[in-house]
Amino acid sequence: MKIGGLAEEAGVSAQAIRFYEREGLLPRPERAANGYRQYNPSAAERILLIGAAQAAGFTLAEIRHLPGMEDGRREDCGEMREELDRKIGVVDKQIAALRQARARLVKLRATCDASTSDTCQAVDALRGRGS
Amino acid sequence: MKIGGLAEEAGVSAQAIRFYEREGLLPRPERAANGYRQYNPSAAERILLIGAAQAAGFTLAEIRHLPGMEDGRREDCGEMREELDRKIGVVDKQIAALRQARARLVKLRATCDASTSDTCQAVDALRGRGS
DNA sequence: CTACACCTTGCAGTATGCTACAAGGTCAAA
DNA sequence: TTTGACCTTGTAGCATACTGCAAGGTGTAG
Repeated sequence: MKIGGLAEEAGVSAQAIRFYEREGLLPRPERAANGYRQYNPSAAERILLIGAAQAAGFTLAEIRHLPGMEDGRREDCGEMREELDRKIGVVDKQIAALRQARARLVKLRATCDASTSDTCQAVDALRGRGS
Repeated sequence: MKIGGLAEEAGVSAQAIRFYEREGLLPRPERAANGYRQYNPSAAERILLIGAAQAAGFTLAEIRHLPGMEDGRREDCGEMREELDRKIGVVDKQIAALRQARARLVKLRATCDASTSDTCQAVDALRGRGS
């Protein structure tokens, strides 16, 4: 199977596959006599795995070093657990930051709604001069 | 006041101030005879405003076009309200995405904890083959 | 006079996850 | 034979919010 077929099967672009290969997320495939990459059917699974890990919030750099991505070291759940705990902590922080930002926005909106004067005071509130 | 003094007062770098100016977030200041930028004391407020808007989740591009940033059109709270509503919606979507990612991670962790075999099955779960 | 801190400009680099393009080789069908 | 679809490589670009550097001018203190 050539790169285009794999791309279609995995739902990504051929360039993305080459990019993953360059970045060490995919093993280098065999080459046909003409230099074309030759993939076996299981290659698509690996790409789908990358997508799933991304959807779970891992960056490509993290995925590359995810225990279990490299064949041959699937023992050691502890390492995986640590990685997951760390990542959950990061995601929690991101959520907290976004919530804080949201609270600020809602407060600004309230200032906006409460504006009785002709001029909008939301920007002043942003500045810290407002309520 | 020169750029270094303003930078210190506003708590940003001089390069950041030049960057804001280039990007249209700050008005071009007067220049002294030697070419140095000359700021009046109120300039720091404007920079602090940028920081506050960033903290509220606005990007620099959005801040640049935020009603109220340009002097002279502070009426029209409606426009500001629209912008805030739009931004709140965006932040909500980001929070939802992160929550979904977190749920995936927690599920993976559970798979990890439940692994009775020697090999860690979390990666398989990521793949979709697991529980 | 010299050292040193500050200012000017412009350009390059950072991280992320790709996409797009150029310039060329390969292969099957019409 | 020529067209067209596919493959190869390398390089550049996107958006974001800056930082850092080079090469030079300016201003003040000793």
